[in-house]
Amino acid sequence: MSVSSKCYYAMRAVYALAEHNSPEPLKISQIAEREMIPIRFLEVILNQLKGGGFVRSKRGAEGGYFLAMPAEELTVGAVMRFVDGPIAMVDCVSQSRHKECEFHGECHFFGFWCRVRQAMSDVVDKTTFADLMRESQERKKGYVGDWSI
Amino acid sequence: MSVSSKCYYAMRAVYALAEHNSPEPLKISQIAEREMIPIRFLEVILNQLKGGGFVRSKRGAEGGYFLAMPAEELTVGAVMRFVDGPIAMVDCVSQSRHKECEFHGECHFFGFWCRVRQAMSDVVDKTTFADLMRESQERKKGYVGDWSI
DNA sequence: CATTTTTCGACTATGTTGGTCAAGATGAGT
DNA sequence: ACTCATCTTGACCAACATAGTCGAAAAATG
Repeated sequence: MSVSSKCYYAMRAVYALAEHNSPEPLKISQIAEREMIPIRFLEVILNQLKGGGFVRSKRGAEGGYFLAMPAEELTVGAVMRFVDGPIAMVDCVSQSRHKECEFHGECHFFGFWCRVRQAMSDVVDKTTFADLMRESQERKKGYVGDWSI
Repeated sequence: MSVSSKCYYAMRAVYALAEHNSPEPLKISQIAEREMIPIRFLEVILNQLKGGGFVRSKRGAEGGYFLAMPAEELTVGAVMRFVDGPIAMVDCVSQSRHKECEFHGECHFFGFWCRVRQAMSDVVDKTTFADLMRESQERKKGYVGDWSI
């Protein structure tokens, strides 16, 4: 059930770009250092994210990466889905890769899988990178969010 | 993010045993046929489930498997965790395999991961196999559960 | 004893993960 | 025009996980 390293690296890279938020691009090497990501692997990942339209790049000296859209409009779920594939645990309840299983309509677990999918989607598709940044700010100020039980 | 075939097979096998609910055991071959599971693979899976205390077995002619506990007391999450490991997407928020990450207390994603974990746990750890059976009954009678949107 | 059924460990083929590496293209400054 | 920093691209690789299969043994029933 776990998220791949690659996906978590991608999320952290996007977070770093969201936090940077400046007209000058952020270099791969800087992202790698800040977020503790193997630099050679990060090259691959950022290139993939670029292909997905999540980030833009500038080549050459003084080049680097920017976020391709405002952090308020980019959900964590979008990045996760792009890198790791569907969020759903089984294809029959996935929106992005829907495929009926062999128990057409007779499946004992269909309702269960739907509820799991909905619960996950309710979190990942409603959390933007701007939300994460705000959370981090509040945590620094000593505020404890409502997720803590 | 998906569940392994093995895990889904295990869940279906347990469901079949829960549904059988009789003093006579259910044979591997019968479970395999009903739930469309490769029989040789199912042998391995049931043996593993037995090791986890989920099912009991009787050997020899007229042997087979029973559920080791009432279906009302067995949650789907327990089986999933046993077969596929922690439900949580990252170890730092997993109860069963907790391990701090390298960003001790400075992690931008900690709150996020917690919310995801809680959302998933709220479904899988609160759904028992008895619940699934009841759902299936109601679906047969044309009743549409509250999971359907 | 013969048959049915579980039990157990070894085996294997294929795919995924988590990277690394080398060479090239591009752009900014001198 | 040259140089240097930086992104770009595709190939490559080792280790591990997945999804099973197989054969032989042990136990219970009749």
